[in-house]
Amino acid sequence: MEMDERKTRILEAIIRNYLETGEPVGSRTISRYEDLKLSPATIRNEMSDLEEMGYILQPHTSAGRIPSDKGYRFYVDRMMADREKEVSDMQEMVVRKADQLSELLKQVAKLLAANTNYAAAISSPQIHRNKLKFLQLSKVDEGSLLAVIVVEGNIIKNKIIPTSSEMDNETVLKLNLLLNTNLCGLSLEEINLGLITLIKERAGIHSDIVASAIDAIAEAITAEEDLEIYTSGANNIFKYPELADNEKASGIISTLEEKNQLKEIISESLALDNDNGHAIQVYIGHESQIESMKDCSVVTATYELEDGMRGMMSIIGPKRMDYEKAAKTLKKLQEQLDALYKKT
Amino acid sequence: MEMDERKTRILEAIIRNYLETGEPVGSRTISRYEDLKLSPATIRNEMSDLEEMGYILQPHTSAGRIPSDKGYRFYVDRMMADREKEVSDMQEMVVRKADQLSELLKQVAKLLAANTNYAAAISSPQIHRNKLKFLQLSKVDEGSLLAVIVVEGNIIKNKIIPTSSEMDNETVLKLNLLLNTNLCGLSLEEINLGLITLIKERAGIHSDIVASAIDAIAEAITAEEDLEIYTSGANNIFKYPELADNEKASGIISTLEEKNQLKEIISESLALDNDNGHAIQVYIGHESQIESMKDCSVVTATYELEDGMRGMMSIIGPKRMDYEKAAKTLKKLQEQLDALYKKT
DNA sequence: ATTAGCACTCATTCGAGTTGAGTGCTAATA
DNA sequence: TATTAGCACTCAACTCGAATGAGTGCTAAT
Repeated sequence: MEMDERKTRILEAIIRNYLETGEPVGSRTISRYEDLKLSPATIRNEMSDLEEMGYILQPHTSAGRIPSDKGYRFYVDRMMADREKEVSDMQEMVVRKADQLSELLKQVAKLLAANTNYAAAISSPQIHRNKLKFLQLSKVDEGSLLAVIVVEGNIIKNKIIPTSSEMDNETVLKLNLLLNTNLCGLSLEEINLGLITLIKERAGIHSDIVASAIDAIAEAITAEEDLEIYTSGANNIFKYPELADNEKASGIISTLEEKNQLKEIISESLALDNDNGHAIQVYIGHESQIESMKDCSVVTATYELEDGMRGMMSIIGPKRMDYEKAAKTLKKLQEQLDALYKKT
Repeated sequence: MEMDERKTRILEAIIRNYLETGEPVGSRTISRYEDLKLSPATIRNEMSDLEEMGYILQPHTSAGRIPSDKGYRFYVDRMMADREKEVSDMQEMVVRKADQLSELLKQVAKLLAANTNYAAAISSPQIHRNKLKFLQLSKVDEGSLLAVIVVEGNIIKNKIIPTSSEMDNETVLKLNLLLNTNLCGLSLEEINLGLITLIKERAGIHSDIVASAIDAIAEAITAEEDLEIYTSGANNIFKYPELADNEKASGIISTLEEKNQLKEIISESLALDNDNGHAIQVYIGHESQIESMKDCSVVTATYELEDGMRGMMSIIGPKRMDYEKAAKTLKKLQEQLDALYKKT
């Protein structure tokens, strides 16, 4: 069967209506739409077709129809393609620049949630191109050295390195010089085994410290593990009856709280984003691959702070969420974050 | 009216029973307890008294009785005073030492929640006595210095300080020496205005950098703002029907997610803890002063990592939670955390 | 002081009946 | 041939009353 103009309009009417009410919508309701002058019976025939094609479904006989995931997908794709939505009529959201990045992110999450009435999550930015910029070992007390590592983008990492033997200041100075001259400006790929062994040789009896320091550097540059995720507005899901029953709510809440699963979808979405600019992604139901999210939709967008520091923010709501508003809100904050750091 | 031995036993029986079942308990149920050989009628008379005294209440006529907050308080106080509970028969919980403190805390929160089936929260440790241990300025690039500050307990803070004029290495070295010799080993109180002006004088044209550095130190030592809270097992509250209805659940979830209110109770509890060793605190219903927690109880305990680093962990469950288990679980983890850092 | 007995209360459960929104099919219509 | 009116049918949701049973308070007997 083919999708024609009229079917499209009917499907869109069904979805629109369902987005508003959350109730299955019947043929009579649609026939009342002024612009398509059709009797309920005709609508019913079309609906029957649409159901067969998989765009809508009936919760049970003698109920109206609700959109299927495929139906939502159709709707969202059309809406997104429609035009580059202008983000003018939005309520003003002001992001204050905070001195702690984590504070800024928490603030953004809160704004997202408060403006949409859905749940929101935001990830800390991931560094993209990262080279070691600066390294410093300092003696903190008798048994330990402090390694401070600065990578491109002024990301700072600290690591305490225990020392077996007592060290004098001069040795520390020498090690600093050795490490800095050999490693500064290099990326992870460029610090290879040959280079490491060379440095260790030169360090003599202190090769173990060099090893620890290099470990710390590797950790700082990859920075895999410190993908932090901040959430807000989890309680908003209770506003949508179709998500508010205990089992579903429990699943969603725990997904938001134990962030591991979120990390996956975020990593994936970040990767995807490389291809197509800063587009907004929509995951409907099962598309997010997270079991507990099968009744939710997730709208995601990347943001970019300074060059190469890219993170993800997302809005999590029921499938019948206002996709347009979600997308607009994300875009708005994307712009704000952009402006915040680019201007300086 | 007076509380006598028999009333006490009946009250305890009522509460015990209610803790198990979550259902109002009637006179017949209690009369079946072997150890107090009384007919339902007698029990009823006593219950009537207990109700008048405010220890129990009836959800409605012709229902059994449930404990009031006062009743719970009575029970908890007796239980706590009973004896120093041994923590032997607990399931083993192993806390791995993690190199990131935040990882450790998340782990502990998870353990608390998983072992009790309640929600759990843990705060990052607050530094108690804190002196500056070590300070280091380093040139990161042309326009900025990196200040690394280590305070007692090896807490490390970083701060980028922008410099107006270009600086050579020697000046940085001098400033380092100046700051370290004058400030190391001092606490917040000891760094007074006199000292600061003295240092600024000696720094000459670089007094602005000294000012920034001292600001950073103050921030690091007080460290008020970075009281982080990690939660786990929020979804557990859905296991208790009396908390699982939308409104209540929503309130609790949002309290756990937006951590502000938790911070208050934690600060308070930390302060209280100064007086009476490492006792376990119980807040029943309204006692926690948090509106959304009025149907919950919160059991809290402090933990101590290294000297002076004290934080709070708490278990949040329904009023009819297994207080004994909660207390034991907290104690167990208290010991584990102790052992983890004291031993080294 | 305790208990047995009894009348009373009231939330909960169950099933039957009703309602109403919605469907699919068929035959009439444009 | 596409659309529509008409009609029988389905089924979730609601209402209502009866039955159930756990629990109470009171009174009189032990």
